[in-house]
Amino acid sequence: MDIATWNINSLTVRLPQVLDWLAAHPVDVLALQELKLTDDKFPTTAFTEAGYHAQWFGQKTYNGVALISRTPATDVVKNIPGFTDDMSRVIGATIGGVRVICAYFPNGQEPGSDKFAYKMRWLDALREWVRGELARHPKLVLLGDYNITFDDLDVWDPVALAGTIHCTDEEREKLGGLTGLGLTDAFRLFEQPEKSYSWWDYREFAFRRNRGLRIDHILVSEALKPLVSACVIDRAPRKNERPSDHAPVVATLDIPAP
DNA sequence: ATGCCTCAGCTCCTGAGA
Repeated sequence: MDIATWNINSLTVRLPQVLDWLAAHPVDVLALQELKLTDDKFPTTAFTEAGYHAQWFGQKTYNGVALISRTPATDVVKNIPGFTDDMSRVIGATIGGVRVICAYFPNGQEPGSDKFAYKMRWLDALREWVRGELARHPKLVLLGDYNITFDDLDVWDPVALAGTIHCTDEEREKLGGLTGLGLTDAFRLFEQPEKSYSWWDYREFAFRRNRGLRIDHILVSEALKPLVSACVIDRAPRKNERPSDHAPVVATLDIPAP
C-alpha cells in the first residue's frame, strides 16, 4: 500500500497537477490539505474518472482536507470529535484495514499570538483523540501538513529560524506528545538526502536555493512501523509551472493494496 | 524592509499562509 500526503494550496488551481501526479504515481491513498473550496465545488467526477474514490471536508477560502483512495473509505470522521472548530482541518477514515487520519495543522503565525494559542489547544485535542483512535485501530497513519519541524535537520537555517514559528520548543513538545503515543516519523526510518524539505517559500527563489522546511509528515503506529519499506519526498511537482509551495511525501507499507 | 510570492474574495486591495 502506497500512501501519500500533499498540501496543494487550492485544489481549484492544482487539480490538473494532482491528476497528473496520480497518473504517474498511482498511490492507494492520497491525503490532501488546503483545498480552499466549499464542499459543493469539490471535483468528484475528475477523481472518479481517474479511478479513485474521494471523501472531502471543505471550507470557503481557507483550509479544507480530503482523502483520495483506490477503494472506498469507511467510518469517515470530520474534524476532532468534541473539539469545537470552525475550520475544516481533519478528515479520518478506514481504508484497506488502515485507519488514515489526514490533518492540516494550524499555522500558528507567531509564538505568543492568539493563533499560536489555538495551535497549542488544537494539538492537545488531536493528541487525546488520536490516543483513542489508536486503541480502536492499531494500524493507524497520521499524515498531513503538520506545520512543525521535528528538529534542526528539518530546517534550512536552524540558527536564523531558532524559536520562530514551526521551530519552537512548544510546538516540538506537542509533536513529541504524538510520537509519545507510539507514532513514528516514517521519513526518518530511512537514510535520506541531506537538506530534505517538503515546503519552500514562494519568495526569493527559495526552492531553487533549497531554503525550506520539512513540515509535512507521515507518522505510523507501532503495528505499522515494521511494515514501512520506504518514505520519500517527491520534489518534482515543486518544479511545475504554478506549483504548490509544498511537495508530496509518499510512504510504502508492505501490506497488500486493498 | 512586517516585504519578497501566491491564492481567494465583498478583487485593482486585503488577509493569510509558513
